[in-house]
Amino acid sequence: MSKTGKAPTMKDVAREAGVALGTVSKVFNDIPVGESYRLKVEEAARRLGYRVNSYARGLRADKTYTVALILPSLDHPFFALLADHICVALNKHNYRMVLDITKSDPHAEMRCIRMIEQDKVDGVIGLTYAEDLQVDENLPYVSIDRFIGANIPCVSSDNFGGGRIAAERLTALGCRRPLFLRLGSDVPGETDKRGAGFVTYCQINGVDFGAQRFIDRHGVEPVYDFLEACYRDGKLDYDGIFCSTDLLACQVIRRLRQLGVRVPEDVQVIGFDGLRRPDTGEYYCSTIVQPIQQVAETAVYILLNSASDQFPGFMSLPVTYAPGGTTRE
Amino acid sequence: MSKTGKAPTMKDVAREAGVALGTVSKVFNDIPVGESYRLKVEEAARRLGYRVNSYARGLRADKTYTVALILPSLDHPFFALLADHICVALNKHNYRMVLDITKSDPHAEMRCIRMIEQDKVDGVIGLTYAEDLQVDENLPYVSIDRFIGANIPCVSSDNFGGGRIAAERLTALGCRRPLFLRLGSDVPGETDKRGAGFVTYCQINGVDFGAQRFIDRHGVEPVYDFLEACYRDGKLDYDGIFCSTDLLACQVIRRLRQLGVRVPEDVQVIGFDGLRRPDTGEYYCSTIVQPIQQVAETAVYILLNSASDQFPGFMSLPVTYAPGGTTRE
DNA sequence: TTGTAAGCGTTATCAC
DNA sequence: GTGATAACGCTTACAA
Repeated sequence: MSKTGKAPTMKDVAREAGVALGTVSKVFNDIPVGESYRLKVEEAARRLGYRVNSYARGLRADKTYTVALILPSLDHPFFALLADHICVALNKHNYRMVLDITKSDPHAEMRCIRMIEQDKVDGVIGLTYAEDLQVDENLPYVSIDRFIGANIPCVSSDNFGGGRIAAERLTALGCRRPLFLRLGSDVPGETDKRGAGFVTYCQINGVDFGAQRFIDRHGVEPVYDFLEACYRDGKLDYDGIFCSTDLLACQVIRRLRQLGVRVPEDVQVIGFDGLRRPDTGEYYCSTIVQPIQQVAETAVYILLNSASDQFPGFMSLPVTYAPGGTTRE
Repeated sequence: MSKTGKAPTMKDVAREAGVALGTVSKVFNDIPVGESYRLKVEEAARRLGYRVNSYARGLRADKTYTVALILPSLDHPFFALLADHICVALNKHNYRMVLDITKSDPHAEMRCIRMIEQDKVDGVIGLTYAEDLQVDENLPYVSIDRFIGANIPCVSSDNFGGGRIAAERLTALGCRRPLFLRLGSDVPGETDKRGAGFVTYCQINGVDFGAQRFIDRHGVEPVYDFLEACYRDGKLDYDGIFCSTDLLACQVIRRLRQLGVRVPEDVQVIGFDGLRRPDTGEYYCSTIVQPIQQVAETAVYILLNSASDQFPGFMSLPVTYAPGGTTRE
């Protein structure tokens, strides 16, 4: 009914209710108004199926209640979970989330930022790799897992602490010669600290250790080659491995078992992320669990309050260790 | 530089370039304009860092280049992958995607739709469960995996065909008494046809079969109970199982192995979805693979062209079978 | 308290 | 081709 194809406006509601335009506006902005008027307006609005036009409102108020999330992809449980929690957290604050996927391409990341500037969102949460990400000073921005600049807040898990815990667990569980293995992007990020934490613990405590870093662009083969090179006389040179991600840990474990190395009997392995199998909910391996939901909620909180308060430029959230069958607990 | 805190407008650009406001507008809308003017405008815009205000444009043009995606969650690889592909497909068409997560709550689904109507998006893609989803006639809507109404396009995989293929494969691989197991929502959806396809094939070909359906709200325990009830004298009553999802297949396989039933030696199992392990990229089990990317791209295509053309109310996309180690290939 | 009117930044319609 | 001017739907002083 009513003129289909054209949404009713405040003017229509005003006419229908027999009140002035401004009165209708006030009703929809919770500004006090005579009770009889309020009722007339609400009734008329319901009859007409009126909804506030958020574009007109956004134009006027220069506020859109929209936040953009920039992510490499959703094709990885960590990113997917992060997006899920960020979306829910934003909705809880009555914000909506627009998602931009970059496939880790720095060029795409820049394009996203440009698009977003034009799309007039209220803020951006980004997990990016571009070395020189230029983001408008006036656009609230929170970075995840990557420190971009002194005036841009960054939220991440306590990667350093996680590395330390991993080293500590491995040695506590009897490892005499643990190894750190890393497969990741070649652009520096917070996650690099996982190795730093591990190395630092070992050095402080006089633990003999190894550490190898590989670039994911080259694939996982170099890691396998390295493992084979460490495999002599029927045993590995190391009795414990801390992998920079659960995925890498899975791949390493797989390869070790192919080589005839038993996990966790001969070599204990700890990953990082705390991902769970979709079917059983179990961890893929013993792991340092990231507080994904907290990271999400913290990022949202900081973003939404970036105007009012001043936050530390960097927030690192506590991780926990969880046994997952690849250590001798 | 420039008056920070206030984005430059077309008026500013016009003044800076020494041309009329309308001319600036034309330049940014690719409407022919004198070459010298175009250059002056572009130069001025660059100097000022001008960007078109999409809210003002949206208000005027009643077009927002925004599409909403309604999904139960991202905490399942199928949904995450779907969202990923839909987002990429939309961006390719210069649309942006706002994501709404409902946690499968019909009430939340309705709230989403209401929000979206107010947010003036150009269209909606939804994977929902609400029984009586009321969606505005004027708002282009494409449903995924659920037929909502005659005038609402629905895109899904060929669930019926997938069920048929599963039955066919199992029998071709030597099963004499296959079983269909389903664990899912109690609201009817396209995915129910997986069982229908399986049953139909068996009946037509005179295959002795079983079929049991369970509601996911009750958890997976009832399925386990059923399996145990089927387990007598050291063997299962069935020699093949088609599960309605890969997840269920994994759980069933796990339980069977606990009972001492060997997979695929004693019982062959086929799942549905075509999910892959994040570490190795392998299928979790032998499975009917959904063409997720095609579903995504088709939904986007139909949505963006829903105004111009008339599409069939229902599109089902071809699935394929992939061995995954739980069948005797 | 209620009504009026002036924009917010853009696009589209016309005279020039 | 160019350049005033009137909408688009809403908010907010300000006047009544």
